[in-house]
Amino acid sequence: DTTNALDALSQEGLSVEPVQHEKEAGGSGGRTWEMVGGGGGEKQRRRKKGRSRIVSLEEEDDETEGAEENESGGGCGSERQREHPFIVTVPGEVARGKKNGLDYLFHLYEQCHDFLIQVQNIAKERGEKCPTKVTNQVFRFAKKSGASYINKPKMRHYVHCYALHCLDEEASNALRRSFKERGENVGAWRQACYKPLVIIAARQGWDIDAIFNAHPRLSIWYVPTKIRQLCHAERSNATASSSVTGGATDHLLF
Amino acid sequence: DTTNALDALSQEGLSVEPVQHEKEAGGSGGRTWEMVGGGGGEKQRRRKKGRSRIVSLEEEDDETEGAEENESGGGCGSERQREHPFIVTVPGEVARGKKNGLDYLFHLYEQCHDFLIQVQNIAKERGEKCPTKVTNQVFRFAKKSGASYINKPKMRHYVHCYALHCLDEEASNALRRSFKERGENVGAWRQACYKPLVIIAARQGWDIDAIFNAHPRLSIWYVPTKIRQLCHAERSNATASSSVTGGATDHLLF
DNA sequence: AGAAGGACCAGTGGTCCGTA
DNA sequence: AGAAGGACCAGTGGTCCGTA
Repeated sequence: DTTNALDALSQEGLSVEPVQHEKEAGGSGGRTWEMVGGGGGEKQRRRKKGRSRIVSLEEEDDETEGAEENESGGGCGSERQREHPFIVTVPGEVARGKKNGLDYLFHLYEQCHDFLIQVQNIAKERGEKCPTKVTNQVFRFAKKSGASYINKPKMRHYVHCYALHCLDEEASNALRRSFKERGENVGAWRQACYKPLVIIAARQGWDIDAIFNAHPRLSIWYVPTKIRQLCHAERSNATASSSVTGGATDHLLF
Repeated sequence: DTTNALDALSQEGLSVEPVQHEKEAGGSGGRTWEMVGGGGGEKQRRRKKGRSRIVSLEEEDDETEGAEENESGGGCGSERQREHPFIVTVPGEVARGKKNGLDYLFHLYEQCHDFLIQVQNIAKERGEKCPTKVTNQVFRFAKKSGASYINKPKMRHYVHCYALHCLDEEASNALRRSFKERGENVGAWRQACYKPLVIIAARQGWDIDAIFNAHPRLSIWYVPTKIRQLCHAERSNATASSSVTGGATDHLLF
């Protein structure tokens, strides 16, 4: 499988941010990213969790710009960790700087699939109820397995983007190229993933649940509420239009 | 369909029981079934809910033994209503007295199926998530539709009995005849339904979920925890036995 | 401002146990 | 005692919003 190869696409290391509970501590109140490890003697910093550094399963690191602060155990140990934010990358592109690319995003969905299969195997062995979808139980298992970078809000947020990637990789790739070229941010790209999905649904009788269920990798994900609503609204719109105009003027509601 | 014909199998009317909140009110403290409508002047009776009399969809009543107390609107209106308890009946038999038979029990499962289909149709129309099982939502819908005699604990309690009825009606009928003949109560019959189900599962690779899902009427019901556990325990037992004895001494764990 | 994710909340599956 | 079902509870799907 492709697990290890794709893991190399993630920027190594979690983002490291100081936790400040006193608003006035930093003076400017803005981002204090660069203060970590060298900062002054602010009080009120607290360690919230033990540091866990588990993003990459391999140790290769050809992206050693600057001193990755969280590599050295130094500093006062008071940082809160998050994954690097996503940026729009084209297929095969590795994100530079403290960013993660979209190949890595999609790879997280594959990892969840693997965790689901493990949970299913355990359930079968024990004669317990066997989940067919990525449930809370699976997210809990992933976390317990060390994949602390996987969480439910993130995965749910981008499900429809992954759906487009699964259902029409060409269209998905084209969208990525276009949005990267125009310098759009991840949020704009994410929004733009809805429209092609709705068009796919239109072609297949508007049954987005059937479309998800028919795809082996997509079937384990709950259909996001928003894409379901868009399909429904667009179908109503299409039906109304076609009943008046004979179907010539259908226009997406976006 | 058979809805109306089968409804006639239910004993008409709900059980009517006085609600006593003061333990000492009745003197004997026992059942006060016959006191309704003619009772003395006990205080502390309270109406808990409006009376709803909706068990039968037809009005035919060829079982008019005694005066059905809850037919007349008389009395002080302080009764709490329940369905008549089930008794073991043979196929086609109508329960006598204030009892309901097993054909009626199984018919409730078919009614739930109908309610599920209605809920599904509404969900599809609205573009909402569409349940594939009899969920809380379906029970709520049934109640709202006037089927107050359908409730979750009851339906869940007898699911495995219905499963046997669906999967091997001959075996189910034979069991009913045997338990009626021996004068066993419903609880004993219910317990006895587990064993033939486990034997069916054994024949089909122990996958009780697959067995439920493969059957069109059964697939809408969650597999009861207990039958899942029995299948698992029995499979482990069978595997252990066969690995030692070559499979000649398998014996059910009941 | 754009974005990651802890944590909350309404409604679920499951069934106990107060009731008669 | 045998049995029906109101009502509770732990853990769910869903996503908001406090955080940086």
